[in-house]
Amino acid sequence: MRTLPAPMREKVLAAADLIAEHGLDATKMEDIAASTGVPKATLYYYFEGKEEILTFLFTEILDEVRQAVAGALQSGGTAAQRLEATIVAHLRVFERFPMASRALQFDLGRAARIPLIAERTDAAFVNPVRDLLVEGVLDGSLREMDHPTLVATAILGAVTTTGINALTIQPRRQLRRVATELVRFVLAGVTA
Amino acid sequence: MRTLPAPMREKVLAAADLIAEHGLDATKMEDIAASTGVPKATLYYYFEGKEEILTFLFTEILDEVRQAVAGALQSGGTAAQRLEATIVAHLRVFERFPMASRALQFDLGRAARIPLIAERTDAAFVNPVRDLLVEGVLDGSLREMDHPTLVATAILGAVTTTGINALTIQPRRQLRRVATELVRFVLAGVTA
DNA sequence: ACCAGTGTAGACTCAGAGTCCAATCTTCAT
DNA sequence: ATGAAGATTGGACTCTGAGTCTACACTGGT
Repeated sequence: MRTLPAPMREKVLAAADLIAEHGLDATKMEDIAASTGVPKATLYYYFEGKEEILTFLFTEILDEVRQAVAGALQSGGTAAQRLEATIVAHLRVFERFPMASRALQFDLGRAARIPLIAERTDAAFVNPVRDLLVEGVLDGSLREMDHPTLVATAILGAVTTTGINALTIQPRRQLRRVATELVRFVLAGVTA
Repeated sequence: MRTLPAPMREKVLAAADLIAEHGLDATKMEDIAASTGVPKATLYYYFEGKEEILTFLFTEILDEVRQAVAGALQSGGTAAQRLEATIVAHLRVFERFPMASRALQFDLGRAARIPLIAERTDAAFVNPVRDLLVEGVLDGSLREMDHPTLVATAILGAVTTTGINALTIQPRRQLRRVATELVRFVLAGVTA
């Protein structure tokens, strides 16, 4: 993939809408060309193929997540409080990029097989949260866990599934309500 | 989709392995034909198209989930105890049908757009769990929640993401360990 | 002016989904 | 047994869409 000039980058990002609607495989290169205004030949000039366009979109959004999470991690307070901030930050990304998020969800399974994407997911969310869980044991705000990575994965699953459902598929719910309920679930579970 | 005779059903189920490996779109009808022993023309005689084969596989596995969950719900005890049984039952399905589960994960986003599948997912897991959460408030074993459906969705996300990761992608972990950690997370969260 | 990299049109190849149909086999009621 | 209805299949066919290729134009730097 060649480095995209800024205007091209913007245009290609708009392809997320199209892909979010039908998924990558049902989206024709010609459609992407038509809707973004970038000719097909030019798309192939910049990208190796269709899947690389998907990779580009996903790395962009995962970079947003990474930044948002990194910001939340520096927000001070106990590990528990930073975990809360992390979850809210993650949800905000869904809210800010609903179409790209839906696209991500649509081709999530495929994305998991693209090594670059799997790596970025870990870097953006799973690893920081795992570290935070470990840290929380030390500062006493979180309980001990046998497999922090597993729990971090579970949190990722809970946040993405709920977030995408609530915020992009049925976007009526307020971010705040979703966040509140979800944070309480992650922190305190469901036991009375 | 015509009703499949039993032997045909068995053969087509074997296609899950193929689809799990590369996803539906990268799997050729000819390959499905070759690997299952059912000729292409016959596949088109029974199914409208490739996606209907996916639908068939998913309804099969969701039916397993539905039965497993239904069984767990009848196991007696408090709502909290039955929730635990439900999660374990769900994980066992992943363990019993690893390939079909991976296929499901691969094309999960697409599956969510197939109305029949979305409906079955709700029927198999989300709705029963939501009801269980409500019930738990009544019997005092679970805390009150503003949006039980949202929490049920979060639990689904946590269980599927973790389950598929731990049991079918890196199948080294024992079901019991995964289940224990995950159940504790769902019930008690991560707070100290 | 010349060159290198950028950007584009449009024709082309090729794989694979889905269609069609004739031929054969099964089943089962009469 | 016989014929109708449906199941099953081989194999050729159509069509769509990904990706390739090439010629051409435009740009900025030297």
